Amino acid sequence: MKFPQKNSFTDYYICRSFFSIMNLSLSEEEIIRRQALDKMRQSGIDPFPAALFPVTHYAKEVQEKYEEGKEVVLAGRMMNTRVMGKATFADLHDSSGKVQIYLNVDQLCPGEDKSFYNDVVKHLLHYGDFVGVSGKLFTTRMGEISVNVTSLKILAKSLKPLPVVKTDKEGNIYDAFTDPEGRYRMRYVDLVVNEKVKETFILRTGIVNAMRHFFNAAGYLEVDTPVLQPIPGGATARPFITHHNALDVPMYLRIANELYLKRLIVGGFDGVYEFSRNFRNEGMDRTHNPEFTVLEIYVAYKDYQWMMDFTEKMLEHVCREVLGSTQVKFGEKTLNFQRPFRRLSMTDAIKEYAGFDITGKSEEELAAFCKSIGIEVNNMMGKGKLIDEIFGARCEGNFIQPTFITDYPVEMSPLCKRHRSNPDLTERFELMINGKEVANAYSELNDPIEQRARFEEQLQLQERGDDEAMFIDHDFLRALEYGMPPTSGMGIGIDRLVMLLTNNESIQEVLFFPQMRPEKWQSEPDPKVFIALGIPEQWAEILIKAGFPTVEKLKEAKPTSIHQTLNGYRKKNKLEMPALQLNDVQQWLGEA
RNA sequence: GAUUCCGUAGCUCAGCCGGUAGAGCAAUACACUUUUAAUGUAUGGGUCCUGGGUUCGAAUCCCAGCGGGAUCACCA
Repeated sequence: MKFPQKNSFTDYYICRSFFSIMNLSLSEEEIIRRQALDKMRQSGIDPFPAALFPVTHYAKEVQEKYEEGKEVVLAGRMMNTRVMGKATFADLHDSSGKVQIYLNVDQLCPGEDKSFYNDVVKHLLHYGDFVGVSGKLFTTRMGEISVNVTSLKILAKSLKPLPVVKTDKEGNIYDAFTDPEGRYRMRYVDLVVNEKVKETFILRTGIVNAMRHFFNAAGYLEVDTPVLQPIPGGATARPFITHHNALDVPMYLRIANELYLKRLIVGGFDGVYEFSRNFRNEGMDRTHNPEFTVLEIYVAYKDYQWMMDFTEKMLEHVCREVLGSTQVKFGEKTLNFQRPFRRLSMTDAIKEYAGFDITGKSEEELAAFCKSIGIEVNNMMGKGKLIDEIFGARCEGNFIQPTFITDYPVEMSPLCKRHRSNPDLTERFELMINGKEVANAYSELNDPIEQRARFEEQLQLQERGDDEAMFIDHDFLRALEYGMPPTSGMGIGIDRLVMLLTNNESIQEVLFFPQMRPEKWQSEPDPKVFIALGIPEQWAEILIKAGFPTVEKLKEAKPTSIHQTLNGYRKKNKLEMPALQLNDVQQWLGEA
């Protein structure tokens, strides 16, 4: 098969070529690639053809199901080209992996005209260009499966050089693209050159799909609820605030979807779940991104004991499905997701790790104990908060293997049902893994009168100075008044779960585009603005190169300094043009 | 938000007791028909993050800013 290269629009682009290399902020390599682009067009090759390319195989398929002499058509980026005179080897990277291609001058150009090989392949193609190839499979003397290419078509030129990362036979990586800022800002580059990054994101989708299958198999319904909410409910956190113009009201990006899912249980669904993108206007670090994903699921006629079993089964299923094992490597540790997980009440956890029994203790006694182990205490802190502090300081970090902590104090859980056997506690569990909270679940509070009272306690906390206490959602209370069956709900932080299952210490590694401070873009320097001041064109370009990208910058500088800088540039670059006079500079600035 | 480290060629990094800016890979040119981190020879490539200050002289020392990482605080 031979692919047509010619394109009738080519002439149109050639006349534009001068402008495409005019850009003064390009590096030498970028200019060379743009020149190659123009040369391609001049020889009638369209570097960005419109037509589909009829791919028949992927690199991975070719490697795994090798058949000597099989005719294949592949497409991808050409990387690591090795020219050996009349033969060239390169690696073709597609979405599945890579395969070597062998380009031979006589096979690529069977006639008299060898220019396609000699000019295009050897000189106009660059690292990272997209090409399509067809040819027969063979194995080289070195034992490498390769495509003996009979036809090559340029599919898209790459104008910026990618970082060159090489891997040797032992798997050692050379010159890896490691700068975190560059990797996160330009994830597209990261994905191209760092193989492992792609794997993480494929696993992430696998984890979400496995969860979805598990919930669907149980007969529960995936739903969508509002991201834009009039009251940010269901959690304690600072929201992002926005404004709806037509309604002229403030709106909030959701911090949780809990209250909406419970409304759906009121409406008669037995089980609903949602992968909810939540937004919290708080700090950012290795484990926090302003937007993050939480799976929340609510199931009618169940309690938190049932939900613990369900959560365990679900996680075990996900591990087997996605990783093929319940033993998960995380750094030096191995996490065991084989159920049953350890279960421990909050009270017992504190007894075990802090040596203190919180049963029946007053706020004063708890505060005194906190002080005794070095926790700072203030009068904003109620009993619940004090207990939480003790747990956070002494217990949390100890639970490396998946562990359910149950029965939290009532003050910490305003949406959770009171414990059936102890009114100071709630029917709640959190799943701790690697010393961090991963999931949180309740027997949901469905008594509307008690729910109203709990919201009012939150208001009192606000008055004590807690700026994150919950708002009262009157519509949610009205829904409960119509009656909600006993229900258990569970939320699990997807990003953090993915971190654990993909052995990543940073949330930025499991989000394609982690939040970053916006990049600053300098506007492209334009010599025309200087020419407009009466500055000769040749000096206008030198001005930009010598560090005066804008008229403002030029006017900030002293004429003598400009004069010296420009003549210095002329001398350094041995430009054949007359030296500049101070008088000229003064004229440019209108000071003559 | 606090502390701390970092910012030099397309990539990875050296240079930092102040004195003309360096290496490897990549690029460009030539040689080479089974290479594979290809090789050999030659060549080009820099606003040393930005702005001030000290100095005869600053990538280097000082101050401020910008961007990022790590730790802590808050949180999931």
